[in-house]
Amino acid sequence: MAGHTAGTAKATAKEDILDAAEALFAARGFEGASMRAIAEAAGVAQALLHYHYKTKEGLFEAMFTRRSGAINRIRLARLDVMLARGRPTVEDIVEALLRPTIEAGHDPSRGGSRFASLILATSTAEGDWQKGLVARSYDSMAERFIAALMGALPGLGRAEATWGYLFVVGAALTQMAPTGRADRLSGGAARDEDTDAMLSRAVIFAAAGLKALATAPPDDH
Amino acid sequence: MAGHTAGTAKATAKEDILDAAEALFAARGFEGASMRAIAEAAGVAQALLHYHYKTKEGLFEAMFTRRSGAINRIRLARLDVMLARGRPTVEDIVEALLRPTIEAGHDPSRGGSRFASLILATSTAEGDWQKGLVARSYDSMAERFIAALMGALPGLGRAEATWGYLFVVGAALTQMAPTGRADRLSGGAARDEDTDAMLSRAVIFAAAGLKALATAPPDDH
DNA sequence: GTCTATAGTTCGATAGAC
DNA sequence: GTCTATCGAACTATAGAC
Repeated sequence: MAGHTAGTAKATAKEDILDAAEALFAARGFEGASMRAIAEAAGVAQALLHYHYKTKEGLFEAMFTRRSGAINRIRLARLDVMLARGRPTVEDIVEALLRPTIEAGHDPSRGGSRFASLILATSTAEGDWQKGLVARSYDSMAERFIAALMGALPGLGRAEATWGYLFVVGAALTQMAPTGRADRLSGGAARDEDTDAMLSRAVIFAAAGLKALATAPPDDH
Repeated sequence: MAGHTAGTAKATAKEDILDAAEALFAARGFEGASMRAIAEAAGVAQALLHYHYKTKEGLFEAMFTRRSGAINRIRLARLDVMLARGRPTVEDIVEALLRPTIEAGHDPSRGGSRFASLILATSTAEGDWQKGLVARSYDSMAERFIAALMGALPGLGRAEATWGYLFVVGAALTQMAPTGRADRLSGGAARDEDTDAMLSRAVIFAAAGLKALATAPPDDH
């Protein structure tokens, strides 16, 4: 049991750096978060970041894949359990898709993770390496959920399932980062911080939207 | 008619700077786009940016409010027309909310605007001035559309209407920037660049989701 | 209104001691 | 594996000529 302890290892400097990087990249973006600031937040020298991760891009990629991998493993495990038990409902599939990201945001290792906004920023970045990172991190998981949606909704075509998947993810991800907008626009009736209330609405909204896409006419002129 | 010509004025250096700033801020983010790069893209000296807009923040704010103001004027004009004619459908309201942003993205003044991703990045930025900018730019428009949704859907409460509005905007905005994901995930059945096809699906998806929120139980434990 | 030139700061990355 | 010290480049912003 010596050496690389599996599972819940004691926090190493290497992990501390990833935690600090995630918090700062999420808050300030790739260019806005400096290696200096990350090193200071992690409590280590700046040179140590380059020793472990070589470049700033390398650090970003390591931070991104650690979290996205953890989230996707939970997603797919839940999906596999549901598929093994029978035909899951659309609501079940959407819940399995969305809740793991919220739970990752409550990660006890750091307060107030905002990984959701990091995904959005990385998806729309101009750099090819960032789009490639998103593709490598999420595409295979996304394909399995799109297939599951088509299985749960006869009549849902490939294009509609893809758009539906992207709508669902976009609707929820944009609400996971606390922007304070829900509180303000609702006059206090909705609260940004109440991610459970948000998620229960998102599941209702998304499931109904997906069902409508399954029955809508193929249209296009 | 001399002096400040209203309407479609000939492109001035001041406007050229805003065009270049919008393209670069959208592509690289606030920190990632440098004043040097913006000046070069606009074909003017860097000092001219500071002469017209004082600071980088000032330039960003001028760029942001120009586009958001133009979009919101169209949105509210369409909403007013619909309300004057009678009780608009949910589909009509969603269409009036979403289409102006897509049309702004096709702005002939520049190729391939990606203002949608700029809104997302600005909404989730950590800086208070950016969140404040989003609030000043969008809150009053959003309140009017939320009220219109509640008018079109009896049974839709304030909290549900607010979450629903935010879901609709989040679902559509995340698909307006061409990420290439729809093409890849659908095997070519859906195409990122076909924003009209995306929007027609978004309207179906969003209207059904909003209707479901209007009839769902109040839940919360 | 637009330019050149530059001051002063911060950045990513590396060298080299321990 | 972790540190201090530093290099060279890029950054925002300003001064001052035209």
